[in-house]
Amino acid sequence: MTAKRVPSRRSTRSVTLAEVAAHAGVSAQTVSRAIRQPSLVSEATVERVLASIRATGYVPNLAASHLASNRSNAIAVLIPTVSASVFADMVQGLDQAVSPGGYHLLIGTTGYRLDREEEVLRAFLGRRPDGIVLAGTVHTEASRELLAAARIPVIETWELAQDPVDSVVGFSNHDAMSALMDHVCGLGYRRPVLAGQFPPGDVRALRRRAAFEGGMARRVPEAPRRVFEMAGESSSLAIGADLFERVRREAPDADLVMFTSDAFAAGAILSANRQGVRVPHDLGITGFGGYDLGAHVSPQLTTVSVPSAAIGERAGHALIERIGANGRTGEPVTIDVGYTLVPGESVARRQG
Amino acid sequence: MTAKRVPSRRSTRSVTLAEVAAHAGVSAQTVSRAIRQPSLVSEATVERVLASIRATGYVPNLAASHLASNRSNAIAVLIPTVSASVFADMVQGLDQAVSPGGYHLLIGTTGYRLDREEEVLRAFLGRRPDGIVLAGTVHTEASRELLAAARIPVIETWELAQDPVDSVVGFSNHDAMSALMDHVCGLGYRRPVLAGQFPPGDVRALRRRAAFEGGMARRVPEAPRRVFEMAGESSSLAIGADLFERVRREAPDADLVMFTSDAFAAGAILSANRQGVRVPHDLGITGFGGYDLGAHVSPQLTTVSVPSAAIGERAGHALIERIGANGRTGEPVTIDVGYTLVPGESVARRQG
DNA sequence: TTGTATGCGTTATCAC
DNA sequence: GTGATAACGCATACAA
Repeated sequence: MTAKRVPSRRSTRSVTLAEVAAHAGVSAQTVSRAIRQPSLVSEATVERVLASIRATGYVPNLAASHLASNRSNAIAVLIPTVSASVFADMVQGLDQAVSPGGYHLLIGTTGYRLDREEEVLRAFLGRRPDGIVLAGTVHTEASRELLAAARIPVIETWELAQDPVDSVVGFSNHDAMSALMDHVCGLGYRRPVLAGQFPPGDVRALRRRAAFEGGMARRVPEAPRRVFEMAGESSSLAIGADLFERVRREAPDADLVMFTSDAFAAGAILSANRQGVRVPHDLGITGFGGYDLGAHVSPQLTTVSVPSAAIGERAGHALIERIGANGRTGEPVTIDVGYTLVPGESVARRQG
Repeated sequence: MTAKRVPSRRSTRSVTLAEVAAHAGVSAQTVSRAIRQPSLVSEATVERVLASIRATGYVPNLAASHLASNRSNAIAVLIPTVSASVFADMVQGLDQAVSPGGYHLLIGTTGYRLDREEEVLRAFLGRRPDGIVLAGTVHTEASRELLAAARIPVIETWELAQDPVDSVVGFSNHDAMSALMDHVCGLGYRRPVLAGQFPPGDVRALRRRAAFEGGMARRVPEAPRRVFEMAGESSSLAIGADLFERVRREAPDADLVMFTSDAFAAGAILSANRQGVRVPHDLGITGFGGYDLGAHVSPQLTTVSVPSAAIGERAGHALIERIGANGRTGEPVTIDVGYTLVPGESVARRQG
């Protein structure tokens, strides 16, 4: 005869499958089946089990489920910050895509640092997510090894990759920036400067800068390639205003300020409005990204728009496809979501 | 003699503690200890174990750890949407507060719907998070029961609660709105209207509306209490612009539009600028929340500012304190983060 | 300081 | 259609 076990400190003391089973007068296995594959259980039994679940207040322990089934139903998302609207929108799109499938989002922030990404990645892999979404296509060597060893679907985003880990949902930052340069050069701008933030881990911003410098070298080889950078973590609008101020002071001959993000550019436009600087008459402004605000400021911002939420959504669907079901898994994909040139009033045709 | 076991399909085929132990020539226990309590293991052994961990590429399975230790090191966060900057900022603050402690964030969105909150809550509780952060202090009855049964720390945010589930980090939306009304009424405004979105699940917005209506009844009892509402999910700036348009058309005698969020108000100001409506001369505008943009538009927005990121940070710290360590857990707390009246140029003294 | 036995709550597998 | 049993990978408790 077994002694009645004293509940150990280890136990959660929360309702378990076994208790539901006892309540319903069936085996634990039947309860499990009634929950996840009701078609395999008689209707009457399902009814009884569901009633017992309600009566006992049972909430399945997914950690145990995960351990036994080797599926976590979790998707890890690593982004630089939640506070930048582009990433927030991406997460929102991702959530909408995967939550109907029962997946939960595990979110980690890297602060635009690849070493932080590696650290967070290592920790998150401990949870054995069914898939991972990363912002960016450049990672530390160790990160790539971790991803390879994890043998789970990985979606890299916000860029295209020549050597993807697995799947990619992004666009060419270089081409988008080049398209914008084509546009403004076509309007007659000849002395543009670039302004933004370029932390070493923000490869996407660095790509845009490379496109700027390459484009300048090709189109206006005689002009200096001037890049204004600002460190710090104040608000994007304030940074944009500060950068604009600096450009006006330190590069008075510039005819155009190309910002690496719409938030900076919008901050510059708003600041110009307050200070009586006429855009585009005195100085042209462009942005990058398609932040909502750009369409509402006066003058309307000229920019290239990128579908942030769609990146999340498509990454989510690609991931679910890739994770697959009953043994069939999808193939790696590369999805180019493209970009859209958005001509605005913040630049205008220049007289040669 | 035991037959060598064939790796079943159940296995992750990833490196386990046992394999590291075999590699290092110690028991699994020693490996576990070397990782989490190195002080209890001899230095030489720790070295050897760490080397084996690197050599094998071991990544601890946290689901197993969770199951065995009854700690998930996960914190569940339920917010209406990630796309609203206030919630994004809160999540960012929360992440910064809890990630140093090794906690991971599980994020779910409710779309301002209490029934969705209940649904997501039920699913998330299956992961046995060590703590939960909720936006709002009003929940379905079932949600409250689930929370009570889970017996884990819960932090409700963005409001104060007369009957909190556990702990609270918020402020009084009612008082904040009233303070704003005091301010504008003191300036001489007598025919204000309220404009915003009021989904049934957005109790915070409803509180602000109640404060508006109560304040009107008290201060200008003779004036009609007009509230303009707009459904739909377009961008906040666009909604603000539309609402502003409607107010001008349908309430031409109004002297002030009080928006329920800064994003709406900023959209209205930007729209007014485009259309040549003079703010505050033709019509005053106020916001709510302290969205960065309000300080950058012209005229600067009059609003009450709320510390979004600080709500997340303080909720995170309160949660960690409340979860406790080695047997000692903190007490429930109620933290009022307050609000700050931000006088701007979007309202001005009226001649009686 | 290190090792052994056992349980955590669920699902895969196989038997009935 | 239902049940019994053995994993899943780790940490707690206790023994050595």
